[in-house]
Amino acid sequence: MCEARAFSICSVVKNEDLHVLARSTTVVEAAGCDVFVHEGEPAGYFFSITAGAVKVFKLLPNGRRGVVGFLFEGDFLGLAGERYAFSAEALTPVRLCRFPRRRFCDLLDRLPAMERELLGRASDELKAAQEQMLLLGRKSAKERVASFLLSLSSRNERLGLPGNPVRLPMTRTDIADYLGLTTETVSRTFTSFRNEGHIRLAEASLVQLTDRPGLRALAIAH
Amino acid sequence: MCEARAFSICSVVKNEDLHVLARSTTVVEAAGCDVFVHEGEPAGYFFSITAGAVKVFKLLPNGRRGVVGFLFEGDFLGLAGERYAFSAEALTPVRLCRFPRRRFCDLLDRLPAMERELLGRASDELKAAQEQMLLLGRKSAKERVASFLLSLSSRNERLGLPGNPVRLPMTRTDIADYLGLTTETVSRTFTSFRNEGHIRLAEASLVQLTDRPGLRALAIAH
DNA sequence: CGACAGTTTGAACAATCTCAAGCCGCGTGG
DNA sequence: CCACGCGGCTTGAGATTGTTCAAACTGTCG
Repeated sequence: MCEARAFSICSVVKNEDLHVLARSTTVVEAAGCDVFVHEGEPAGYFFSITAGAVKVFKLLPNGRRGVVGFLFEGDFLGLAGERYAFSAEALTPVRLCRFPRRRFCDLLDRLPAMERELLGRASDELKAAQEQMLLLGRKSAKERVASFLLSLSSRNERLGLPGNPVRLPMTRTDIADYLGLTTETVSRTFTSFRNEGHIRLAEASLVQLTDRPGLRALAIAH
Repeated sequence: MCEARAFSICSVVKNEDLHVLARSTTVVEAAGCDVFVHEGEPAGYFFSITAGAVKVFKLLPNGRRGVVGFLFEGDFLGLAGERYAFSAEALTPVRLCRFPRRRFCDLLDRLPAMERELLGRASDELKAAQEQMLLLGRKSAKERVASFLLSLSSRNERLGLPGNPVRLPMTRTDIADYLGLTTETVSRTFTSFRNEGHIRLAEASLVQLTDRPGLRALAIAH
């Protein structure tokens, strides 16, 4: 009885095997702004997000920050080596399923369907990461922001949520760190999109896509 | 009897199971500049690189290119959905082990150790991709080039090859597309490193790291 | 009501790109 | 064996995108 069962990695586990999973799982809550994974610390747990939004980020010594991804309900977090290579912070109140890393290999042995699913997800994430590298290396500010809005919108649709007014649970700074820009440039790009009629901003964190074809053209496909 | 056995995914397959692998494998050769994976085409095969160097790249409609990674002996290529999300081109003459995608799932069922290994590699690649996103989003040109040289050098060392004179099998343009810069900026950065005594350039494609600590400082860790 | 975090806007600045030209090394053909 | 041509590399000067620094605005929460 998990809200995100249908989207999460558990979706491939047969009902009669669920108890295997349940035995090693702890449900954890995190308030907004809680940092529940710290870059560099021993990777003790894997997480499956059942509710809320999370940002995953990395820091450079001088304080520069890169947001490596935003995660939502159903997403899996924690594929890593011995230590976390990233930090994770709750953007909203968040509910998490937590698996101890030690027991995880046994778990995979017992639930081969989940292992296969995990490989599939890792592969999807890799694909998304490659797309993001292309964005960061070769797209202009406008193209980046347009791509970002469209991909958030289609993610919502994939989850069966409304794809059009897009809620942004993250700040402009988070978006900037995700897109390799500054807060100011992100903000300017939003207002320029608004002035050109591509979007409407009811509030700063609620974007209505009023001209998807135009945005799609700006984003150069995807 | 494969040159790259020790580094490749096959390293975890027991000797008595090797015939299972051998049955579905074809050895393929590619000459330099051969594009043997085409973005957007049905993903028919997985590859394990046994000799040579490969660049993996993506194109934007207007011709802009992003190099998503360079692969060397022992590396695995092809985790993807139904269609390849990238192209792959041989930088040098290359030898490949090719697995048909259709038989791959059966293969994983029979060789669980290989599936586990694959998950580990996907996880490592993901980590590298995140590092690269940080580089592309938040590092300066000098930092990017320094990071690039150091990571090539340490990859060589990990493979038991000499880590110091680093051979660059790719062109300046390839490096630029990998680092989100232009050919000119890459070239200028190389000569500036040379003038500052951090490297020596015997030829354009052979770099001697004469001041690793300095480079490491320029790269901001890693 | 006041404070504060987040957002927006403006103007000057700088890193990197663009365009253009010259250089180098290498393979080819005379 | 040497001249030629070509691709890739380097260098220069000017243009541009996005950054930086600074200030005003908004709305949310005590």
